[in-house]
Amino acid sequence: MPITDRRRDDALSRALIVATAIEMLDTAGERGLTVRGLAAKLRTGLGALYWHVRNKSDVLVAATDAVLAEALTADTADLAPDDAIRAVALGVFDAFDAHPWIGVQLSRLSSQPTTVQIFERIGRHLQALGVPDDTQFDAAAALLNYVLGVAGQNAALAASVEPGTVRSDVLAGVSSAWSELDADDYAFTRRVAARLRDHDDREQFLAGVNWLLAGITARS
Amino acid sequence: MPITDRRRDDALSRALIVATAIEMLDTAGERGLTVRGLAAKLRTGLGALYWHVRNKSDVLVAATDAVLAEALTADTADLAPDDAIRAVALGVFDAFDAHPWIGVQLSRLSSQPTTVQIFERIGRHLQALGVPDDTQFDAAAALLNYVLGVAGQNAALAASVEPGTVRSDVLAGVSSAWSELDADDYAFTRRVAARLRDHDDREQFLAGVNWLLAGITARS
DNA sequence: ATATCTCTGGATCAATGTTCCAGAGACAGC
DNA sequence: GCTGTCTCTGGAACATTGATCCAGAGATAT
Repeated sequence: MPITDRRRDDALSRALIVATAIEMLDTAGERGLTVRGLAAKLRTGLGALYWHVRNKSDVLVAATDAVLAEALTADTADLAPDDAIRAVALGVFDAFDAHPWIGVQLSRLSSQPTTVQIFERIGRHLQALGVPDDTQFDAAAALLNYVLGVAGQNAALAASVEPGTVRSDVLAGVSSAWSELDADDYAFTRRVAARLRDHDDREQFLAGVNWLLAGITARS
Repeated sequence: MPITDRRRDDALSRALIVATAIEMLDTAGERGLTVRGLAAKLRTGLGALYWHVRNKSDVLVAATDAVLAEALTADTADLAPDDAIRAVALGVFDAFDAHPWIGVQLSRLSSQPTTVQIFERIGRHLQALGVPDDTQFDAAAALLNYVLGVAGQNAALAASVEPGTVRSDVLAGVSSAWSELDADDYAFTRRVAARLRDHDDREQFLAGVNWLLAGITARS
């Protein structure tokens, strides 16, 4: 392994592949990432790619890890336990708001190191929050599931439209679709259709976290 | 359209295709369903399939709808509002416990009629529960996201192993993997690893619903 | 008998993930 | 400086999959 850089300044590497994959995923969406497209963007061939990387799933996992690792760097040590949990949850939310494709990825392999990391972070703060030992597991699982549920839903919404579509346009479309549903069968959905159009995803997400936290601390 | 049945008693139809697809999905998992496999099982060709069905996604959506429609048939009219919400949530949980593949499907297309149906059911009971109008939307979204989060996680767990694997074996494997994590970085996860092995998924799921309900009713 | 409509089966295409292999380039040893 | 070896590259080739196309079977109406 040479210490100096290789002569070619565009030398291929696993890190470069993953970074390029993230770029393609962000601009073209989940379906926009193909191995051939990745090779073309890197101006190389398939064999070169597969030398550095085991398979496509390997790249996806690494890309998800890289994006989420950055989201989880925020230091939560000097926050109150409940605020720390909110910070972790919002960190994940912001990460897949910026990279919707990780939503699908996160809900694919549950034993993924990244998922366990989030689980760990939540669990620690739950203990600091004074949640009894025998409910910490259930509480951490509930919070994690909620976070991943929102991730999946956001990702689904992002994947169902062309990448680059303006979010408010999508919401307006769904909202008007909702208000055209059957008045009897979908009375509630029709009633809240207007609210869907101008709601704040992030705030709604946080509301759910708060309800979970309130329930967990009240009943424990 | 003839009133009498066709002479061939194995006549192809959209309903038969969807039913066979469900059967294949249940036995072979999400990846086990291919259009060619479906045609082979129906002893027919591709053209015949595509005559009755628009594309594969069409079949997946119809299969998900069929399975979930059955899960949502339970009458919740004579239950207390909070029990009704629990019943709806548990109905969905049981449905994707029996058919893990709908988890991935549910988290794919958010504007799916089935998802909206669950949303509608939850929302109605929230109103009956006395939740203020301006928080009903957020509360229904939180509950829906939680339910779908668990769905996705269960589906991911089911998809990561060979179909037919015994659940307790999977949990035991993950549990032992957890207990071998780094003692410092994963203190919490290690501590609850044992609990993972013998916990009841359904009860844990219900605990999350209860916390959400407690938080929603307490703070509203 | 002919025409038409519904439905079927398989050939065929395009896209995609993956493997394989010939070979380029650099570096160590002689 | 030559050779061998190891790392790395590029693209041909293969298998699988979703989807389209088309010739034609079978029944029914005219």
